[in-house]
Amino acid sequence: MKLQQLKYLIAIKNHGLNITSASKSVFSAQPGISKQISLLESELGVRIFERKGKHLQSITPIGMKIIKEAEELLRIEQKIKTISQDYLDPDRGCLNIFTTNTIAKYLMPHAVSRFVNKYPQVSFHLSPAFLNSAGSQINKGESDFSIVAQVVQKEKDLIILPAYKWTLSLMVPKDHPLNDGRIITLEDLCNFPIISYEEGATGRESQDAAFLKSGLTPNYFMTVMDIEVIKRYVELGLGIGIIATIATHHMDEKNMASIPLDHLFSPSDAWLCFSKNIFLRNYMYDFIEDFLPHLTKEVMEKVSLGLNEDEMNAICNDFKLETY
Amino acid sequence: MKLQQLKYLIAIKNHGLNITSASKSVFSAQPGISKQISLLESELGVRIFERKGKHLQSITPIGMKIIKEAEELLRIEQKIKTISQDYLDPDRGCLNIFTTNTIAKYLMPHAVSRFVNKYPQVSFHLSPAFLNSAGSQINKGESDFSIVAQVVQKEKDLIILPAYKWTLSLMVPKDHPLNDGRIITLEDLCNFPIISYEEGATGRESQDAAFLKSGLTPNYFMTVMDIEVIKRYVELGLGIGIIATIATHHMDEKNMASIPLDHLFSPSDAWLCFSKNIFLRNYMYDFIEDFLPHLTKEVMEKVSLGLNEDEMNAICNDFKLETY
DNA sequence: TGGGGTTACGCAATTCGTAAAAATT
DNA sequence: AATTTTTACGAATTGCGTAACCCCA
Repeated sequence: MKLQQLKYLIAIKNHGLNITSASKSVFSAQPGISKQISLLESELGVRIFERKGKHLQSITPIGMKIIKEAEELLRIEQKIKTISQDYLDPDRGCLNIFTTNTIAKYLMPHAVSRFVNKYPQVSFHLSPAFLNSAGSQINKGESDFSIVAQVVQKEKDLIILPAYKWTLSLMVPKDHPLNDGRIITLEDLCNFPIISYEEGATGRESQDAAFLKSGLTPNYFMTVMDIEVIKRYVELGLGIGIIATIATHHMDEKNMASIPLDHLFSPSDAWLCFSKNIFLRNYMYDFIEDFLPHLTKEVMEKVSLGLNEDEMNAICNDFKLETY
Repeated sequence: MKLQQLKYLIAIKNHGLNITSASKSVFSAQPGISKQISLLESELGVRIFERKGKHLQSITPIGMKIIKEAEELLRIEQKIKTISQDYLDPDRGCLNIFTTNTIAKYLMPHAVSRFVNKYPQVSFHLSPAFLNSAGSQINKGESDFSIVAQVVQKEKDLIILPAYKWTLSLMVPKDHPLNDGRIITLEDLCNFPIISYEEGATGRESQDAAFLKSGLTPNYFMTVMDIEVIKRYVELGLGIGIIATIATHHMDEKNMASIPLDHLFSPSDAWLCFSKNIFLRNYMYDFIEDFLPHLTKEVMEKVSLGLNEDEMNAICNDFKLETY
């Protein structure tokens, strides 16, 4: 068994069992990959792929298990390399953060600018985190950590910590009937088509909880994750927007009004997620601590050791979370 | 980075930084090992070993971290191989159990004989578990699992489950003053030099707890782990023995008497330990379930997923433990 | 001086690339 | 017919063994 063979294996899996496309991703010739996979299969004595003629058709059950372990193994290889690089030059490297649009746009800019000034040698990458993908992106090693406002599936070795709380506001055109100075009620909201986040976003959870409790049925006629899109459609008079308050502070549209809805919806959660299996570099801790002061390096290292639920809750209860 | 290089690295570490002796353990020539380590060090860019002249003198701090990860990585490689072998022939392989003398001698024989009859293709190895070594032996991959009557350090990914309870008995020569039919008290025991288990054995814990509570100070003039040794010295009149009741059932010495001490000492614990990181084969589950019926495959797989303390306690409280 | 480590060098085995053939859609 | 995998074969690289050299107790 060779590390290369395992890398080829993962590449094939990640390219839909297409060896040719996998070979390009690892900058190697296709027949070599094919051969190495055959060699690996014959060394282990098991078929990893189900073949239909010469094409790979599916992964065998045993192949699934092997691939799962291989991914873990390669993650550790990466960890060894990162440990070494960090020792050589703690301030040089990459930072890959997956996060949602709103966070990247309204909350993160200051921390990012401080970071790039402090660590000019670190190349900074910010990528969109799609719904339900945060965990897998981290576990695939695409992302060092994620800060998201969505429901995160628990996964093995994935650590999820509270990042901050955020509130919702109503966004309507200035001349909208709801913008008459009244105290907005849930009933008011139900009288208009609503444009807001998709299910799976924590901001949507708060809304659903409040409506469910009231027995009212709101009309979510349109759900999208991108705030700009929501704004645009609200502007066009297609509905009323329920969006993050933080996003309303930066509105330059003169003909739009925003009204806080704190009295209707409880604050939503945002989470920081990272994997136990990667080596967090000092500059990563530094960024996190700058952006989320309660998540100190000390706290992060402590939770990385693998605490049980009670210990975890005890730590989380001590956090003083910012509310935006 | 090559898997071979990491194997060499671990071999050197496990042979006291002696490359020559490490090279023999991996059936390869010494210069090759030397070269590969140099290559690995220069690829990673860090010194793993501190050199004094040409001799390896110690492992650098960064080397420690790398070795720790390398061990994990190789454990996963082994897991992949085991998964494949198990698929090829579920009833062929090895079973390595580390356990204590008393368990191997008095409790395990029936389960072992059933096992070797049922699985003639599995080679069976029983090795002594020394005090405090159970966890590390498992984590080094020397042992598939351990059943011990000693205090087991919690370690990362080490799972510890209750195996059974066992009681203590007094062992004295037939003509000993304590063998006069009386109900033995703690005071009685303190009037004679005691020969029993070393600290760290769970059987010793029960004794220490009882004596501490009573305020009495017993005289452990001799502590050993081997029951045969204890018996011999008791026979010679050097002291009174406090040993596992199960060991007194098989005494063939005609001039020795044993008296249960259940009323003085609470039952001691025995534990089953195994690692989350190895693949437990079906015949292993089978052996464990035969020997310890409450530890079914289902239970073992459940706890392998990584439960928190509460869930673990809930499961353990449901066990009906045998008392020997 | 001897146990152990590194350097030098050459053989053997692997890996990988190109080209051609085979098979699937 | 086009795409994709396997087979075949040759070139470059790598891993490992022997022998010689070096260094510290």
